[in-house]
Amino acid sequence: MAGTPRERAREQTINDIVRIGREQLSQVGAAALSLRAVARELGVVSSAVYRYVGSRDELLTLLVVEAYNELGEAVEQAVAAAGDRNPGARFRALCRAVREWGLREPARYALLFGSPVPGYQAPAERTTGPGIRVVFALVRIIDDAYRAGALTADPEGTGQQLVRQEPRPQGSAHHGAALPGPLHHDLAAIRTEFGLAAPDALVARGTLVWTALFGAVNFEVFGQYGRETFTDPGSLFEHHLDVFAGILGLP
Amino acid sequence: MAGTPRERAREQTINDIVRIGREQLSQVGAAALSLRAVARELGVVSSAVYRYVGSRDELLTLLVVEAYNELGEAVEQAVAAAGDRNPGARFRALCRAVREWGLREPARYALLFGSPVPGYQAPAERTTGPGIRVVFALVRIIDDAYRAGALTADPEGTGQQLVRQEPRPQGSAHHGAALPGPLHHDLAAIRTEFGLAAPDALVARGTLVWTALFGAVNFEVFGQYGRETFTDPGSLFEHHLDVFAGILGLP
DNA sequence: GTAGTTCCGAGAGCACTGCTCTCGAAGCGG
DNA sequence: CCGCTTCGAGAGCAGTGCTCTCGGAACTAC
Repeated sequence: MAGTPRERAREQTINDIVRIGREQLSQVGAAALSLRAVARELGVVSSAVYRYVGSRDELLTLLVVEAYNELGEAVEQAVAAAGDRNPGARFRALCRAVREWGLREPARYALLFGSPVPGYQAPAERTTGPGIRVVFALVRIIDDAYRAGALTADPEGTGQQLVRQEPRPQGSAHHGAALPGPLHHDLAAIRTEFGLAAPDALVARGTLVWTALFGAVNFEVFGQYGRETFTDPGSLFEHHLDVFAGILGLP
Repeated sequence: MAGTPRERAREQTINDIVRIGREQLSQVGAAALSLRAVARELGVVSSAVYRYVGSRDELLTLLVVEAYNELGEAVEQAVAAAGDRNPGARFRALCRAVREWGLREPARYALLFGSPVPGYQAPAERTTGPGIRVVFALVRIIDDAYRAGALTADPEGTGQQLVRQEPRPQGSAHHGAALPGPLHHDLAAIRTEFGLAAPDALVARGTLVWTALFGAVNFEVFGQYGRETFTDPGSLFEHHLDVFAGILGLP
């Protein structure tokens, strides 16, 4: 772990830079993150930090990766703490963890899920790995529940049919014929990539809940609801969770 | 309308500044919008534009208002073009208009619904008016459908009960007892403010669909889905629309 | 231990930004 | 025509990202 003293010192300095950058980010936001301010805080001249990070965008990338990992860790811990019996409880724990992290770290949340910083393109090869942890945890909850037969709704139905759940005669399983061709193709690719047993329609509804979850958290974190509209946004969120769970057929 | 020639010239210059700012915004994004660049494009020195806009943030506010109005107009036109018979068609037209405008104008969409520009706080008294047009149109579609008795789902049910729609004996109307107190209070305030006839649970699901819609559009516009995950995002969006409509009980 | 190499911080500098100030030249109303 | 307002130009200040050079320190090889 240690390497030469120089390498250790270098790593320590990079850690300091990232730490200061994280603090600056939390305080002034992503686009106002200044490498010179980081240098001042570090007690060093601005050109010195270029020995370590190369550019402002690279520091931003480091912070993106760190934030993704921290969010992913928070979500995974919350899901694990919910036990592995009740998939609905696991799902709700995931959603609440996302919301709470976003409200606790609005600037870093905005860095991940807000408008992309202009002129900055997150390098996919370094951010997709950490960035996938949340959706991966969500997909696993759903697929595990499906494998365990714990879903209350007919997973073969289309969304429309699921929501207006008419009882259908048993054995007349139709295999999601309502999904159009390209969507079916994409979903099949997702299923093989993640090794999913869940059928197309369930995966499609999973993506819906995924986007809807972040839509709800976005509105809260970015203040889109309006200043005084909801005195207790948590209650609204909990209500939304019930609907999300219903969409997925989670108990 | 005309006023003195000076006033007309002044108004014309402001219009030019906003137009150039809009072009810059579409090309380089919100945080990289430079007043000096606008001045260069206008063929004038930078200090001259300060005679008209006062600050960069004020130009940003003008662009926010303009973007809100343009989006609102696009949505209202799309809804009107869908006729007033089928509330489901009206709802789908609204959602598609939001998505298409966002994909057509990603930078301006990001200005409205992405992370807030650091150091810039949109003055509520000038932006909430135009900003409310989309959600107002959505609410009116839902409330009109409820008043017309066009909803297929039981609007009194909670989300959970709506989604797993068990047939209940007629006449046993329960009045959304599952909604917690503060949420009920907020929803009641919304209902009186907008003069809604729709019950709490329906309004709550309206806010869910509202946030979910923008969550889905956010993911597409901001590239959150991943580069090559969905070859035809429109198909996925249409599928999501079916589920949204089902949540609301729209046909 | 010394010589050579690598690393690192400081400083100057370039081009850019938002924004403020002054100054002189227009245009306008009385 | 005179006085006033408006406006554009220019200089300037403080800040930014980033590049370059230079001198000293630390490490490596002999």
